[in-house]
Amino acid sequence: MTDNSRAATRVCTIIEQRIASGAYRDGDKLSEVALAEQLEVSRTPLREAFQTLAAIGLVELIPRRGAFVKRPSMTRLVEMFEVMAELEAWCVRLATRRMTAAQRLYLRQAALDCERALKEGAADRYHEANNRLHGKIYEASGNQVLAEEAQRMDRRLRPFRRRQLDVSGRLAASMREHGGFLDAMERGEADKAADLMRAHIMSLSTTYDRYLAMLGETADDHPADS
Amino acid sequence: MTDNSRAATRVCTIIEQRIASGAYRDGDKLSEVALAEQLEVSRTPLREAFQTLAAIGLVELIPRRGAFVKRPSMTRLVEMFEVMAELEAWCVRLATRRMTAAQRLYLRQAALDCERALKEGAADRYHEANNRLHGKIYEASGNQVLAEEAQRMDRRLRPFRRRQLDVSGRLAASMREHGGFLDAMERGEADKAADLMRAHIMSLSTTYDRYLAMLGETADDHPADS
DNA sequence: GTCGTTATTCTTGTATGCAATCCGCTAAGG
DNA sequence: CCTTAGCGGATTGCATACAAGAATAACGAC
Repeated sequence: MTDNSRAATRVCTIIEQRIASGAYRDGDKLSEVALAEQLEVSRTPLREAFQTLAAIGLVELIPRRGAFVKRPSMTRLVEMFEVMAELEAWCVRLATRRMTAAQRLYLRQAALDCERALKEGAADRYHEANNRLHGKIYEASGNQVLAEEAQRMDRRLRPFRRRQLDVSGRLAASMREHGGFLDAMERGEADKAADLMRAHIMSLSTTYDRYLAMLGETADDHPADS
Repeated sequence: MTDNSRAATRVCTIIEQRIASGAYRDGDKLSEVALAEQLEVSRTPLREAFQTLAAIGLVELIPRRGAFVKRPSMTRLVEMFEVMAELEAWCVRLATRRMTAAQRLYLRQAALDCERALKEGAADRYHEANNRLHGKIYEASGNQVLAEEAQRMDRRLRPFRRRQLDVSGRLAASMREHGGFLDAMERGEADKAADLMRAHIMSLSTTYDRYLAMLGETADDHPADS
């Protein structure tokens, strides 16, 4: 999405997916030479990817020891959702008062795009529109730092968001919630809109519960040695 | 403090200081070859430092363009404070209900240490105790992800926090505020404690206003070479 | 004279080689 | 038999060399 031509970013995405998909287990050591050979890149961009992943908390970087997978536990994932929910709720609260007319129109349009994509079963377009919607809310908060934090937390959660579309029942409800907090925002009910957004985010976490439970089967056994 | 033997970390600290001290101006390009030569390291650890600094938000990394200093403007610094205040307020709200007896004692002790250090004029010990106090509150929130975010935002602000002790009048007030929200926390008044903490953080930002104004003046002269 | 194009040069991105450090194994001593 | 010191293998950290992309400047066409 950002820059596929860079090996570092490509590798970063791959590792991200592998951690999210459960291919790597928590605490696994990521050997530089082995991974470099397997992914057909040199160690330099790989190390760069490790840095990025460490910044979003997906790997732990111990000096002169190496990179270790830090796949979030169930409780940790829920905690991430709580933080995300609070950040987005705050964005909504601010955006309710501060958003411009253009931004309001943009939000409605994005919500429409979501709906249409869902009807047509276009998963990619749904995600794209959904990201636009949330991203515009961050922006409309008027606090750029807050917007960046929200965006960052969103990115941290994204790898675990893949299967979301599989649960089709959840999506229809999600659409209604979009309409809900957008309505509240347009009516100027900041607190209510914030609450709706918080609930919207947290309800997503239930989806992830199932996802993590699936993962849990491969992750819970703890040989303690390897 | 973490690992001085690594060139990358050393370089990272140096650049961090330079940005905070105003040696670099916002938007300045950090040339890899020039800096590498000046700091007497190769480009590899330097690039690593750039990654770390980008993660904290002190530099912006544009693919195939380079690293650019992102020294916060006055409005941006205030925004960072707003986010910090909200994060800490949330920490306090949670910690009020969740903190253990041991944590409560620890907080009181840290507050005492602050007070003593202030009386004795020991700036370092004050900062250390103050960091312990706030850090323990993050921890007591019971949400590890939230705690890490707060810690991270704190670190982002730290380079700009150097001269805080110079404003002595502010410090005494700061001490009273410590007592204020600790009291509220112990009485179980979560919302009130949160409000007090938010006010505590935001009142710090006024100190920074002066700091930034000072920076603005010194930042203007541009030796360009050294 | 201005705009578009292309070539040159500078910078970033990647690969590889070398040095320092850590881990595990072996062997010697208690 | 257990503990510990020393050694060898393997891995990370750093430096340098090479490749690819971007900015710039020069050139030519209109």
